[in-house]
Amino acid sequence: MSDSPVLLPLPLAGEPASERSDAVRNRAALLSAAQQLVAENGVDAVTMDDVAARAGVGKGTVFRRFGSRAGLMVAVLDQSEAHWQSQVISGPPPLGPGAPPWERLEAFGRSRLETTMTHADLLRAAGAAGSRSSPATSFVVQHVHHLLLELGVTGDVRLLATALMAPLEIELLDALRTKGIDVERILHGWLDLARRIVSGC
Amino acid sequence: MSDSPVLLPLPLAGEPASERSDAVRNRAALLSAAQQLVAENGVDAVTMDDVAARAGVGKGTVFRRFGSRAGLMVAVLDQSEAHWQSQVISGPPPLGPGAPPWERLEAFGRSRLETTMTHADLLRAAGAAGSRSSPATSFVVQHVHHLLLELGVTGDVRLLATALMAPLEIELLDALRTKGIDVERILHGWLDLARRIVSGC
DNA sequence: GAGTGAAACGGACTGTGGTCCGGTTAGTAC
DNA sequence: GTACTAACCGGACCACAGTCCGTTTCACTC
Repeated sequence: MSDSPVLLPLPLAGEPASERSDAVRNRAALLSAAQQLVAENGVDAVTMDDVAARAGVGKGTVFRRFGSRAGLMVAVLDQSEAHWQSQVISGPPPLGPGAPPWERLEAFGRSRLETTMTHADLLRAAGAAGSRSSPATSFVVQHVHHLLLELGVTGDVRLLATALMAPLEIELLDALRTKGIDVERILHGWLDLARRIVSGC
Repeated sequence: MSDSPVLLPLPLAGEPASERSDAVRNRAALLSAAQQLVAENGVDAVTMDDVAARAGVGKGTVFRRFGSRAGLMVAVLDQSEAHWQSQVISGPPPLGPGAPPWERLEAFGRSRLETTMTHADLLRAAGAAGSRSSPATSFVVQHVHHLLLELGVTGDVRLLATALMAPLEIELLDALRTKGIDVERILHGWLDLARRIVSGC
């Protein structure tokens, strides 16, 4: 787990800053504290009291900012995945732009699988909140949607994109790995699925 | 939620009864109590203390039998789905045997989607334990695997079956419905996915 | 720079999932 | 019927997520 500095939420110039300065400061302190504790002790050992204490704020503040433990983990996760997202958006091909869409899709699936395995603990702790409303998942579906369109896929492409990424969620990967299916086989299966979706129209 | 009598775990004749009689009695009492409480107050309002009290046993017994709250919910769920499974195995076509495999697959997807929505609360409470090791999910994948083979699908059919059912998991359905996508559209999307998998080889 | 209201703060408190271990009981052997 | 043991039972106990409300701080106005 990288211990990179907290990325502040880049206040859109022109809009009224909706958050008070102490609130902004505390959010950053909490996120940083959470990152440190996760890196030091592992996700499961991090309690909300720990995070509050490390950040030097009260427990209530943690919950006001992040809503729940899962919400805090989503925030940590988004920070961790920011670099990966930038690789997809503007990194070198085939993951980044420049390669033919099918190659990009292949690279994307492989890379997403790796990223998910890397952040497995965090994703499990983020739970449903992680799959649902996190910016991370929106980004993934959005990108696959885009690639499928480039590949000429027709129909309800948004749903197809969602369905294509569903088998790479951590819960399913855990279930498959428990049954002794290794990552290589999962990747091959995913590529086959992608091929069928793309060639089906 | 039906309040049907608890289905006992049918002790395989010949094998040594691995559970003591009081343990068997308590398991049935707990399962029955859990069913009642879920039916009366909804899943979220049921606590482990409630279940223990209603069954007339100590709290420790609940955890020894079911491991965790999620484990208990899985057990309740399996009871609820027993009837549905029997419909698939030996009910009338097209869900049951007798219809051509593609029609069975269509009916299966539709029925599975309905069942998942019906038991949504229970599935969420069962959580990862519900998706992972539950007999219910094994059954689903096993059946789809069988139908895909009948349809002449080649390749890693077990993984394809898993991937095909992944978009019908409750977490994903919740996410899609939150975005305003209705069940009808989800079903159409799923049928399209199934068609692509089947016609892809 | 004093006043003011809204927002944020903090930490004691509550509810619940999960654990632990001394006491009890079912099943078996004789 | 008695003795023995392994499994089971129960409920006090603990840890931690999440809530609540009196107190403090910020930002804005005059």
